[in-house]
Amino acid sequence: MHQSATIKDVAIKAGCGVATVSRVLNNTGSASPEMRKRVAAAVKELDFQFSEVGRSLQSSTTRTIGFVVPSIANPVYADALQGAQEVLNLSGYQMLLISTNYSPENELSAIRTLISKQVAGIVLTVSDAEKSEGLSIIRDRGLPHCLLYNNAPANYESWSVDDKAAAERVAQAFSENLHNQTGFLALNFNKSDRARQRYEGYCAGCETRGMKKPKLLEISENFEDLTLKLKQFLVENPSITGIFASNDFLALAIIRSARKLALNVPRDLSIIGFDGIDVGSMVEPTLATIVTEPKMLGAGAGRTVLSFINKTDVPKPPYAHQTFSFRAGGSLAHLGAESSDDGKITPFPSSFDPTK
Amino acid sequence: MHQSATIKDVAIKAGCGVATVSRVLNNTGSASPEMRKRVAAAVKELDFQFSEVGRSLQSSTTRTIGFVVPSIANPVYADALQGAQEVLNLSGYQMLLISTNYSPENELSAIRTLISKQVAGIVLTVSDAEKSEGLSIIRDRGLPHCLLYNNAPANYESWSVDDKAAAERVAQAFSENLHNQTGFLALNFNKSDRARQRYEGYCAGCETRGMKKPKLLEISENFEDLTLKLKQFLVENPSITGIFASNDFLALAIIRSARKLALNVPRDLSIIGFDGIDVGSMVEPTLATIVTEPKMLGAGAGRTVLSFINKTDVPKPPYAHQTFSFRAGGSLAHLGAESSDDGKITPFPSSFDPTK
DNA sequence: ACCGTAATTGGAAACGTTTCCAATTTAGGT
DNA sequence: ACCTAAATTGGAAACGTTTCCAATTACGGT
Repeated sequence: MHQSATIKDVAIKAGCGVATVSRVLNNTGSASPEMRKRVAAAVKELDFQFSEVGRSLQSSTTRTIGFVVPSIANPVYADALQGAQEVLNLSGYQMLLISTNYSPENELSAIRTLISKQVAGIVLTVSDAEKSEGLSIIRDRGLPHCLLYNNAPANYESWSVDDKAAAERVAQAFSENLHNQTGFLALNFNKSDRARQRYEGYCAGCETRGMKKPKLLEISENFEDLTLKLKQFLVENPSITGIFASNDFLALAIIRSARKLALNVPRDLSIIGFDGIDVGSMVEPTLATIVTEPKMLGAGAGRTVLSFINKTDVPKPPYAHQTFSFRAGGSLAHLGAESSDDGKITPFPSSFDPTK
Repeated sequence: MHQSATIKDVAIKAGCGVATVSRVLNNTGSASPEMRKRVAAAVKELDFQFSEVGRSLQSSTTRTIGFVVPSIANPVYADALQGAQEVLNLSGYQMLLISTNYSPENELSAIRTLISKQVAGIVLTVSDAEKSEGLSIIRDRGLPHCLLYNNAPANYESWSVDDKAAAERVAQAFSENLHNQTGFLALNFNKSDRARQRYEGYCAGCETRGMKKPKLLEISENFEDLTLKLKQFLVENPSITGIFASNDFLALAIIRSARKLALNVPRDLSIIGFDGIDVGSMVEPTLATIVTEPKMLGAGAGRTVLSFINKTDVPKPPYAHQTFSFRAGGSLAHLGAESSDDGKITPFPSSFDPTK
């Protein structure tokens, strides 16, 4: 349990000045072969490593990117982080991660913390990109940054699913299968602008296609009373034939609840989810859903921030309609005709590989 | 886009020395009300925030804990990280996160990076705790640390599932339901000591209960050829009635493959998983599995490191047999008798709440 | 008014780097 | 041998803090 050796210790052991050690180790400036050898020996003997803290103070920059996300446990963000992580690793950057637990109040303090830790850039998901105070602080400081899963206000970079367009696509899917009255299921709405965007887009899509305005089914944190809620919901709105769940977990949960109510999915009730998690295609019936690529988005946001830092070309996010795709599944029934699954699968546009 | 103000700027604007600003802002030492007011005004005007880098250099410690995990995308680790995150937040610590992408070679460099960034402690999952070089470096430096999801070598702290005991419990479940010849399904084995521990424990459990030695079904990264592999496996081992999958995703995937082979789960083939992910109880049939509490483990590991740092009492991890529980499910059939689901559910021992 | 004590304040050193600059050494060319 | 230019080296300042310590100021009691 020894204290870490400093460059001074190395200098003493190698019998030279600290400046020389620094030059040798960083390969900047010249040094005699003899000197290099002595320094190398000292480093080895002391198991010396630079202190990034000292370095950062001097260079006033850290090789660290800050990340602010609502939750790490949500696989959408977890996957995005993994994608970003892989990109950062290649450039020798590390990830300083803060989860706000979906509480907007934590955003600002998270951002302040990251700033005081002098991160070189920030990737963040905020609850409301239009009026986020933290976001404008970042902007004011001129800190390299990129939004993730927030539709970007003007002049902001963002890698995100186009929630509205995706929700419209869901409306299209219901419409093509002759559904008319559907519901929209969301975990408390106010938490994020994403659920709201999806609802908006979904309503717009339904209207465009001459469907009835979707009924909103909002539930709270725990799924416990979901079955009861669903029952009430269907009693109050008996004409509903399908439900758009704002994420795949909700979709699976609602399918379970339907099953408990002795409803057959999709015969009695069709379900479409959102996110495209893998298990969706492992269950029976398979889940019709919007497929997204969280890893790609996270990697893209990471690359964007790095490009700001290195002043290289900023990568272009995919076009809105390329940020998602619809995956058909057994949970969506065709009304009228009896074939409920036409097996049609829209492949995800694979033109993007943001890891390189 | 202005450079960050420093304590010096504040001192100038407030018309005092830097020492005074430091004292006022940290509430250490005395200061006149008048002075406090001036400093506060200057801070506000300049939007001043301390640079953690300067602070860390002076105090030679950061309020940052390093985390090394195989993958962020794996929900087990994601959940653990979320749990740890919540604990750290309460203590004002941040999380510096590195994912090794399951490659043991990355472990050492990750650890070195964290050390050079001067983290105050490290939580880590290594591929082989017994002979990890990085781990001994940490130990040598006397850096506060705690293992996560590694069974601890002597004198190491660790929060982990007792893989062996859990796997034995699976053997018990199969045995109680009169299965005799079963299989063990793993994603490439050599990746982690966890899969190996489970296999070992499972073999031991089967032997104890007089079952035949389980057959190993090992698959590679992508699940693509899983159905074919399963078919071959069952042809070669026709007496197999059940498969223990080393994680729930594999379990769901193998169920899907079985379905593709026109096998009924659980009638023709019983499946037990590992991890206890939520969706396991949303699918039909529900997945019999070992339930673990990744969030609790992550939080515990975080608390352990914090307690080392603060020199407070080190929290005790749960006893081995309390690190998991068995959850009955429809995917496990009782052979012989016809009732395939006795509805028995072993609740998770809830005595641990490491968040507080 | 005066003294002693307590409160308030600022200068300066230290933390571990990098880098400028000047000083010293080396080598090369006559 | 000597001069010049190039290579090598180390001292010191700077980055933004905290904290020790000494100096100054205020206050209370006589």
